[in-house]
Amino acid sequence: MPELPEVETIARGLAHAVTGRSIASVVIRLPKMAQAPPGVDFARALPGERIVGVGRRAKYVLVELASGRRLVTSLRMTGRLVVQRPGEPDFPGTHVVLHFTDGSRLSFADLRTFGRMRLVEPDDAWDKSLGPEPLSSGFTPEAFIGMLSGRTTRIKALLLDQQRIAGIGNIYACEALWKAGIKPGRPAMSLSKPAIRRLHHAIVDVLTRAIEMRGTSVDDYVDAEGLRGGFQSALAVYGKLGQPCERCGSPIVRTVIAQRGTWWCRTCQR
DNA sequence: CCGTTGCCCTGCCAGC
DNA sequence: TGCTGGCAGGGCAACG
Repeated sequence: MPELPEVETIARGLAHAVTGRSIASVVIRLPKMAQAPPGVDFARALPGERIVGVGRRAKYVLVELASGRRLVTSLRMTGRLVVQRPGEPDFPGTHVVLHFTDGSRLSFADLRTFGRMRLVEPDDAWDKSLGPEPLSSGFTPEAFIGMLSGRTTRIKALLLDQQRIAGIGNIYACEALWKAGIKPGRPAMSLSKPAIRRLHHAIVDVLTRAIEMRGTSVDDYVDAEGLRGGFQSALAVYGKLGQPCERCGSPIVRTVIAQRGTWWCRTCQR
């Protein structure tokens, strides 16, 4: 499911593929997929716009337009952004299509229709409720210690809270907690400072390595070029129920925290 | 403000 | 073989 490393990989691929193209027309087949702020007509606002770059914030793909506006896309679980050549048949489950002046197009497809695309004005603080990027200089061990202090919520739930840290999803929360040797159900405020520092390091390490390997493909995730990620071979706990922990040999267990499946080692995560 | 729960969706798969 | 129920999960609304 696209988390920070997958969205980063998708955005890099798209940047290569669509930067410089101009939008000729927009087709919206499922209106709820193309949300816009009130008063903005999504399909009518885009023709004439030129794409000047593609970036990422948290788990959102940002298509930057020459006017300063941007298309903010949340892929949720099954959303895909696919660049298609002229005449190529529609990708299955396509709900929004940006047609470019050169005949190619960018299709927003989503089997489960959870994804959303929004057109955002230059001055719109659309990401004001998102926490810091975990790979930015603002995410320091000290900042992380402050984030956890006094918080009774379980540490894994906090890692998934986008208002605290933006971009971590279920896979990398499980992996970072395993690497740091921390039990996912512990109240955030119960972690010692050395443990928080270990977790901080683990988050940065896991995300960085996952980006290097172009993300994790557990089910059907593929990047903008249709390629699978490589980090699934480096997973230590996610989805590995009953398999021996590679650190201590105990079987990996699965519990539920914050309505999410949680894989961890009862022996070496404390 | 804080923390938790439920809902949106469809494909897949275990179990009967 | 065919059905059913549970699971997958990001983001948002609602609630106490």
